[in-house]
Amino acid sequence: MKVSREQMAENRHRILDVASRMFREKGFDAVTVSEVMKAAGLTHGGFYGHFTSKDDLVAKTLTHALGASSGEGADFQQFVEAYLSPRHRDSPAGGCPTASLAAAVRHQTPVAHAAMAEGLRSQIGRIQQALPVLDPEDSRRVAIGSWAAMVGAIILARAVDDPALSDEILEETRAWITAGLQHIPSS
Amino acid sequence: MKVSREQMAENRHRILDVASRMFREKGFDAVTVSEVMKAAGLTHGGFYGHFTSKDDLVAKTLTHALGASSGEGADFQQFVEAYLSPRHRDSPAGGCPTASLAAAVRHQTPVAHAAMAEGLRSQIGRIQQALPVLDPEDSRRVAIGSWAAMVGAIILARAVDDPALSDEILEETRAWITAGLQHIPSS
DNA sequence: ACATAATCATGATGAGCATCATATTTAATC
DNA sequence: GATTAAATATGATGCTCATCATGATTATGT
Repeated sequence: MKVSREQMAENRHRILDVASRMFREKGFDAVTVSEVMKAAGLTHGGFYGHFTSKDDLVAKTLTHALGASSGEGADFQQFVEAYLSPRHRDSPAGGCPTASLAAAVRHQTPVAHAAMAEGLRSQIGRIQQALPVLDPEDSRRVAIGSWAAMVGAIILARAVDDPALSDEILEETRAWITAGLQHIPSS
Repeated sequence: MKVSREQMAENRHRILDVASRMFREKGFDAVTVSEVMKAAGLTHGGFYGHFTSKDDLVAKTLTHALGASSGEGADFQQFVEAYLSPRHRDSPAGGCPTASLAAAVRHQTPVAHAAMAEGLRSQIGRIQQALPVLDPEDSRRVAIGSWAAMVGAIILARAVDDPALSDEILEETRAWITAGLQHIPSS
């Protein structure tokens, strides 16, 4: 079954989309190539027409997922609030790929590490844009520190079985970030 | 080959020790039961005399590793400095189990989640003790926020292939945490 | 329309791994 | 010291999965 050029591009795009969701939900290892292809409406055989290996899929998916930026243009405070919400914590499949996948990238190929670095640079830049801070030195520190805290908080909140503790991590981290902002010279 | 009661306890302890190191280094999935047993100086067969399954080992290892607390009694600033150092980033096998494993706990059993929750509670308490902050409400916020930032920073720093960016994440997060401390009523 | 070649489906293949079965050794107990 | 039962070793077993081989279908370019 040969399909049209654009149909193939569509298929490839759908594979990356479902892989992104599935990887975020279950992790790289727990998702099989067959599962991804089936979720994309195809069979496993065609996979190696699109990617050279599962590692290749992982790297391409990272670039794909980290490229679709979230929090673009939004107000920083609102971004933090949405990010550190129970809703986001409970929706890994549709949520931030960094929170779901960054830790696992450590065990992936060099190409995946490069994709992560590029995604991280973009994200830091986006946060800087959203910040009401003028001095670029200040804004970079705030952006990196806040981003590390946000990612860490979601990871911790998702790792525990105690809902009260999990909620508390989100709330306190949010308060902590907000408090830190109060003492920066802003625009 | 039956061994003495204490020899067996020693073996079990060694299994947990090496499993802790290996899991931190390579992740839960990439470490096999056989590898763990071999590293402990045993063969794979005896494994199920100590643990009921690999999942059981994972949960017991988490309790084991998170119980061996780090940063006990130290000054907070020094703790942050050591935690967010290139040395720690580059030593996952001997480093903080939370930074290495927390994200992966999400895909583990409920027992593992419970172990993570308990470990997290202890760690928050330890940081609170180390903080030069009197008001317990303030200290809890700072402890949780700082801990999320520290864990997140190490995870991000380990996920990228750009050494400059990786170093920068550590430094800026350290500066951000330190800056936040300046504006809290302290002892 | 025809020839070509690419896309995807079906069906191996082979390795890796958790777990189990059984045998061996020997500590514990009396 | 004889017996019992526990701890470990050796050696299956069976499943999952990434990857490959082959074939059917049909877009694409002439």
